[in-house]
Order: sequence, then C-alpha cells, then structure tokens
Amino acid sequence: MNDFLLIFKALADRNRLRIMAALLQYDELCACQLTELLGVAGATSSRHLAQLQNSGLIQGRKKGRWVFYSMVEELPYDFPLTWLQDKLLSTKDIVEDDKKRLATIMTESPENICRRQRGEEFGDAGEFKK
Amino acid sequence: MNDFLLIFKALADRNRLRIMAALLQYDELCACQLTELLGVAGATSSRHLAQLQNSGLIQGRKKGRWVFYSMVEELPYDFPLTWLQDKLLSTKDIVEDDKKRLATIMTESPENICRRQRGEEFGDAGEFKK
DNA sequence: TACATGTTTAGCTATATGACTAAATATAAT
DNA sequence: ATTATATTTAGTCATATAGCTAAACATGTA
Repeated sequence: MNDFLLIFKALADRNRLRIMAALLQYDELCACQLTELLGVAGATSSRHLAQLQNSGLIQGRKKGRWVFYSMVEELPYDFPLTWLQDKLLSTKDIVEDDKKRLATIMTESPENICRRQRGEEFGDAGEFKK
Repeated sequence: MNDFLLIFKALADRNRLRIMAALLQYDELCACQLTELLGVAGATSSRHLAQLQNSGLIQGRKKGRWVFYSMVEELPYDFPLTWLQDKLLSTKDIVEDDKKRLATIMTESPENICRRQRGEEFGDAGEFKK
C-alpha cells in the first residue's frame, strides 16, 4: 500500500489532529489521557491512535498496563513537523479548548482518569451528546 | 468549518494526490487532461478538482469552454509545497506511471482528448461514434 | 490461582466519501 | 437562435470511516 497517502489519511480527521496537537505539547501521554481529552469511548480513541501509529507519525511505549504515546523522532518522508506544530497550535478551532483541558488532565494521575472513565462508561451527567 | 483540516482531507485520496503531482509538473492543465490522466468519469474528476480548489491548494482559470487548473501561489497555512513536490514526485506507486501518461497527454490537443472522452463514454473499444 | 485494570479487537450502525450516469450550465460555433 | 461541447451539479449506489458496546487481551495485584 501507499505509505505517503497514509500520512494524509491519518491527519484528515479532527480528533486525530487533536491527538497530534496534544502530543506536540507534551512529550508523552497515555491512552487514557488522550481518551479523556477527546471525550470519546476508549475503543474509539484507541483506533485513532492505531491509525496514527500505522502512518508512522506517533509511537506507543508500553509501561505495565499503560501505553504512552509520543511523536516519532525519525518521521516518515521527512514530514515537516515544525510546520505542523506551528500551524496546529495556533489554529483556534482545533486546539484552543484542548489546551485548557490538557492542563487539567495533567494535574490528575492516569489512575484517577481511568477510574473516572470506568465509572462513566454508562450514563454520566448527561454530558454525553454526539 | 476548519480550513486546516480541509487541506489534509483534500490530500487524503490517491486520485487527488495524482492531480497534485500532475500540477506540480506542469504549470497548467485543463480539466479534460486531468480526467484523462486519472482515467475516471469527467464528473468524478471535476468533484476532486472542486475539493482541492476548496481547500485552497489549487485554482481554476476559465478560458472559453476550458478550465485550466494550477497550483495556488499563496498557499493556505504556508503549506510546505516544496516538501510535497519533493516527496510526491519521488513516490513511485503514485506518480511513476502517470509521468509517462502525462507526457503522452501533453502531445495531444485538449480538443482531441475531449473528443476521445466523449466517444469513450460508453465502452472504450470499438465504439467509434462518427 | 483468581481477580482487577488499561488497552485493543470484534461486531454493529450511521454517516461520509468516491464512483457512476444523466441532467444542467456555460460558452463557442454554425 | 440552434446546436455542439467542456465542465459542473444532481441523484444513486457501494464502500470506507468513525462512533458505540461488549468481549478479548495483556498485565499487575491479592
């Protein structure tokens, strides 16, 4: 298949761009933190992460039960990450709200995030529109 | 809506990347030449061109009955066109065959291409209308 | 061992996308 | 004006994609 095309397909989704923006701000984030950021089901966020990983842009590092994701250092096709970072982080409608959400998420332990996600699997406080 | 995302969506399709590659090799190409290159229905290629144009990467110039497409000079979000050109034109499975096809197409007049396309609307072999 | 927990995979559904044909539009030629 | 022609839009269909829940997997803990 076509690796070059995979890069654009990986970036052609709003939630995956949000993941990229998050990983461009923090060296490493675990799956549950990114799930919390996106506000989607864990399975959904996992699929997005798999697609980004498959494109060669991000990598996952397993540490016990957690998987920490980060940008790949040696990017495929010399992908211009600096440009992406510059534009992504200054594009309001994608990451502005996420910056605050991320800051909050980083103050919590992954354990607490995961615990809350488990608890919220069914009916949280109605904040589940989509 | 999100313009930045539109760029990646525009590039997340093999046929649209083929169009980009073609326009990175030739200053201007008319719709029928690009249709001929892709080997799809004229309507299909027209929709791809519209999407690329809507993303801000290419532009169309009307000249009589023909519409000539070309890259936009002032690209949105400082899109790194040099990088795209470099990688796209050296990625075999996308453009290698197209380079020869394009060279052939350029030896013909748009009129002939359009005439053949009309004739080939139904079944390409043997259907010699007029 | 058994259980708990973080993540992924499987299976499903709704929407988005890309392909086609036919009709509509815009412009040139007669 | 009428016809021809290049392109776009409308309408349809099949496939791809993104979301969900539930089950499976992998690993830590009792």
